[in-house]
Amino acid sequence: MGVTMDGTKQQRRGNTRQRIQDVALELFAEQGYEKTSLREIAERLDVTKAALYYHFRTKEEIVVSLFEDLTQPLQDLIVWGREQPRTLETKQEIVRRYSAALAGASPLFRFMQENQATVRELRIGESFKDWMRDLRHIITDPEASLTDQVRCISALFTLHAGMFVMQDLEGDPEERRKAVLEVSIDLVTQAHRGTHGG
Amino acid sequence: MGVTMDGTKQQRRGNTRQRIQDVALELFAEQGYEKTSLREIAERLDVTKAALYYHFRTKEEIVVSLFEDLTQPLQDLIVWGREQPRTLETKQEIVRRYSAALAGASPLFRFMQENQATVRELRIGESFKDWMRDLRHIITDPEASLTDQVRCISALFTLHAGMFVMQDLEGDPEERRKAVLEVSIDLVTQAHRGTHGG
Amino acid sequence: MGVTMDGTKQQRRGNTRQRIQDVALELFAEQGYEKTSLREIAERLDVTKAALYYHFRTKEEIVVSLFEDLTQPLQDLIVWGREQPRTLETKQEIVRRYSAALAGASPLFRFMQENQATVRELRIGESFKDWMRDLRHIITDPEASLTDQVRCISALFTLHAGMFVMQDLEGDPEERRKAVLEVSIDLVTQAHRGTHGG
Amino acid sequence: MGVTMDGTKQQRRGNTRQRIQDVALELFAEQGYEKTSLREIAERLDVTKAALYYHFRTKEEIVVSLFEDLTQPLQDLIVWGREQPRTLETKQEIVRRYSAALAGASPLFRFMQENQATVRELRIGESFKDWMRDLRHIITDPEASLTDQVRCISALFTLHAGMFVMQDLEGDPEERRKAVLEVSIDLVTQAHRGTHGG
DNA sequence: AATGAATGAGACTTCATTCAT
DNA sequence: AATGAATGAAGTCTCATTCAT
Repeated sequence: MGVTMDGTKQQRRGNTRQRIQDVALELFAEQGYEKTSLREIAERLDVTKAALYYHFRTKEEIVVSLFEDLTQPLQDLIVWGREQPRTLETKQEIVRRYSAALAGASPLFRFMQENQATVRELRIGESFKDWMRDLRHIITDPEASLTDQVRCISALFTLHAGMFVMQDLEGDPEERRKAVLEVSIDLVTQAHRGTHGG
Repeated sequence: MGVTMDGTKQQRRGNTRQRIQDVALELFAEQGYEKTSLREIAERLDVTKAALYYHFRTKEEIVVSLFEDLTQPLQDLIVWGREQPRTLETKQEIVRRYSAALAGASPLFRFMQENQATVRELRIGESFKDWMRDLRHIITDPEASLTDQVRCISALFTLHAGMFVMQDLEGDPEERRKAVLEVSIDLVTQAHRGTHGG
Repeated sequence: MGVTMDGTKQQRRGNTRQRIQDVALELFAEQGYEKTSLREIAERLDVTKAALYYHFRTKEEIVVSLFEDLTQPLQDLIVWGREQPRTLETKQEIVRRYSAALAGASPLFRFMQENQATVRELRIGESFKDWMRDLRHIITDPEASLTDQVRCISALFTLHAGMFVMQDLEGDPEERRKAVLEVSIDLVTQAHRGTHGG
Repeated sequence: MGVTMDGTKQQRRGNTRQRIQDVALELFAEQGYEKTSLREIAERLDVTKAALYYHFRTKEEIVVSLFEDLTQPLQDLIVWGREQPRTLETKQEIVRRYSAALAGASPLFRFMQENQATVRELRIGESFKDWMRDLRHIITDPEASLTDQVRCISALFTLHAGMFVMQDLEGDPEERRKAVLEVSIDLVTQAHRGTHGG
């Protein structure tokens, strides 16, 4: 393979797996999981559908692999978060890191946000849920009032909304990100203060 | 028609259209739009697929009809909101009413939230977007800082999150709803005070 | 029925059967038999499909009825032709009358010409064939050479072609019809002379 | 793949595409386009419907491919015809070649003749029309009288009729073909003489 | 590392037709 | 004279997946 000499088809050294992931993620995020067929992915890459099956055993496995590859920072964040004392500073830092992690894998998160019904049926569905729960736990005090618990969840959701829904807000992306982060940190802070006095 | 005498198949008076909508919404919300086939809907109702086509011209039209039928309170809310002065009280009332409207059509909103990728391709996609924008506008002051704008959007999203994601929080639903509403109103209030001093 | 007062739906006294035939013929000729659904016919007439079944037992029967109603002049022509002596004048007169008959039911003939494959499977298929054979027989001398027989058939086909295919020829329709007729008569005349000397 | 050892299913080397075309053409010509379902074609070939879709993207494309593959001689004829001087000999030769071309792809032409209504809606519809026009142009003198133009068209249509309609004429096919050709050439010759004197 | 050919399941949709009212 | 509601059959097409090469 390679055809060389005119640029077409060449340079496909060993990165096909990677290229499949890239294209798949792009299409999944853009059109949704079910609307994206393997034929479409294959055509974009100029390979056959069968080639996809050399690299992944099923369509679902492509999603799983994306999830596993792009989600590491989040896993790390949770591990890290669990080891920290539940101080205000920790919580704020978690929000900050979460924001960064989201930004680093934004197409994946967009995909998961916009295809929740689908994701729920996929193998990653449970992981995802667990994982949102864990995040909630390390940011929420068990003895917090219901209202303060909602504040924490809201803080996380504000970050999510910030990534996708607020895109049509004016202002440049970086400023927007800062504003979103500010609101989110505010919520966590209020929750903390509500619970621990101050 | 009616078979009578054993209860099966009877009572097909004039409510089939409605029954289709009910079952469809239930399944769409539960499994997603694409995973729900017309065969499945028909089977649940014990009619043939063709019967669905007597009442709706396409699968998409079923969704559209649901949207149109269940969305009226929201439309009304927007109309009402536009006519009010942009006082703090108005905004708070809008949040309250929005919360109630969401609760009144929660399966539809669950569906739309969990199938965003799909909805975007459907005819209702644009309406939905417009409609979120309008809502944002009547709750946000144009001269508010970016941060305060984010607060308002966050208030709306908190309500959304409250409906679906927070379901696995402890506490009884009614208490949860109150807590969510409180946080949401808080956010709007902060945004208002931030902008108008006080 | 009648709605009156605004023109819609009114005046459907007893002519529905006729109106169905008219619309059906128009659509059959324009789009073909299979591509024309009863739904389409019904919609154009602003009645339900079931109404069509009040007037005709099947889709095929609509075609049959058109055939029977519009084809009478041709039947008459054949009867008449069979009783005449096989002189040149008779043959020429048959061509002339055939031309007129075609012109009088041109949408039906267009339909039959353009949907031969379909017509063959319909009940009228055989009639049609018989009927072209009869026409051929009364215009062709049994003792004519093969070439002269071909001339006669060609004469008939020239008339057919004249109706549909030659429509994109320049010249006004009436002139065209005359030219076509001339060629057709010419062919018949040559055939006759070839067979009977002169 | 191949099952071998009992003859069934074997030999599926690389000829499936061709076999689809063969069977499709046969069925289209025999029963018409719409009455021939892909299921039927697939069953005859003992493959699944999906296999057809591996080779052709739509049902229509099967027809298009047949058209493109079998129509080449006609295209060539038109090209050739355009380069020749418009002498009587040329015209006669065109008729002769057209007759041969028709005979070489007679099932396709039968199909097109008997399914005109359908063909008109297909992608090949326009090509076909253009193509009959071109043929007419190279055989017709622009300054010919309307009658002589009709003669030329009639010459072409006589050939068409000769292939299908005249099949139930007595005589062996070869003789019939000669007779048809003679009449056709005659018509062209008369038209030429009519226009150029002599 | 990838292709060519095919499958089986199932999707949405349309059609002619029926029948109680 | 016609409607409203429904059916059963069939149609075209797409998809994820398989497997010999």
